[in-house]
Amino acid sequence: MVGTNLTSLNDLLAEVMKINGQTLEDIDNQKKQALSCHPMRPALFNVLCEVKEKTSLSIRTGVDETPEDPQLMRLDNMLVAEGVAGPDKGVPLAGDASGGDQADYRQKLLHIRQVYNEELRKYEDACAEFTQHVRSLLKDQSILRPINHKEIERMVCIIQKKFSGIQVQLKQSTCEAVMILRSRFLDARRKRRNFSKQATEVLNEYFYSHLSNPYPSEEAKEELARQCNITVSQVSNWFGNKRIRYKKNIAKAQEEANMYAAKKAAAHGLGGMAASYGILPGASAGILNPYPGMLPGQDLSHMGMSSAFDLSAYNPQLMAQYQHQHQQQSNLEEKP
DNA sequence: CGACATGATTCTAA
DNA sequence: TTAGAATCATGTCG
Repeated sequence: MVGTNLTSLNDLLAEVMKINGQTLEDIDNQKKQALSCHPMRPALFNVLCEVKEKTSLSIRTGVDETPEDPQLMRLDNMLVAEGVAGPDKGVPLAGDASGGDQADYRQKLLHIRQVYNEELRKYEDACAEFTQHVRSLLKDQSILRPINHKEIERMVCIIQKKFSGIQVQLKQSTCEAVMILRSRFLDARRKRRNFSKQATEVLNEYFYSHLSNPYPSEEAKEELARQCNITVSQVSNWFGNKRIRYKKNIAKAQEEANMYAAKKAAAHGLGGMAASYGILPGASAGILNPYPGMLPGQDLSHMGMSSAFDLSAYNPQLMAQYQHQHQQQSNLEEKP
């Protein structure tokens, strides 16, 4: 077992090593042909079979299936939720309070989406391509050494794991980008701008002339939104805030109520309105109002049982407490 | 700068 | 889903 046999075996091994080193390179059919016809091929094959058996490399197959990486799932869910992955939905954020920067946000999100999808596709392509190469490589090698189907699959599995690792990185950094964008947008959204004086005026007028039932219908909200040049949700927010704060601070609100009632009365001529409200313009209503627990409003008749705006929370002590606390309250009134 | 006003958000309960 | 309540965060005024 010396001499030419040895040299030809060396030749063969050299060829095999060349293949291993070439990984992604295509192998000439010529070379393949040469290898498979090589006189020493069957012998080498058998030796490798033996080695394989001894080292029992083949036992380990398909034991460790990917257990649905929770981290990857989390990332995926988040990306879908943020509108980066999945269908291109509209702006996924709750509320429509801010107007102008919506488009900005959308545009930036879209950009992230594009980059993300591009990269993802790149990785997928590369992965598929690489997998294909390895497959054919292993298949080619299988004529020289024992490789069964399962082992090829296992190798493919390993490759895909590696690539999915890269994908996780991509997804992670995309998530990060979205979070940064989102938080910035959220901050911007939270950046409150006070409504214009007129808008507040309109809203207050509505509120105090529907005091017994300050729940504008959807249509009313739309109308108010239009008048105030704000969104419907802003109107809803405003009324939500107004109701709760009104109840919390009856005394103060009462002055305000009187103010708006008076304004309205003035606008319609002093005659009927002011009289029917039981108040007088310019007067300190808290004092003049003969019904301390009662509030001025257009629909006083509803204030009993049928009023949805239950003022049972009213507390006379609170009133006293707030009366001196907010004395400068209604000094923002008439500025003719 | 501190206190209060105010629009927006979040959480809970019905 | 919605109202209410609590809370957040900024705007505003002295």
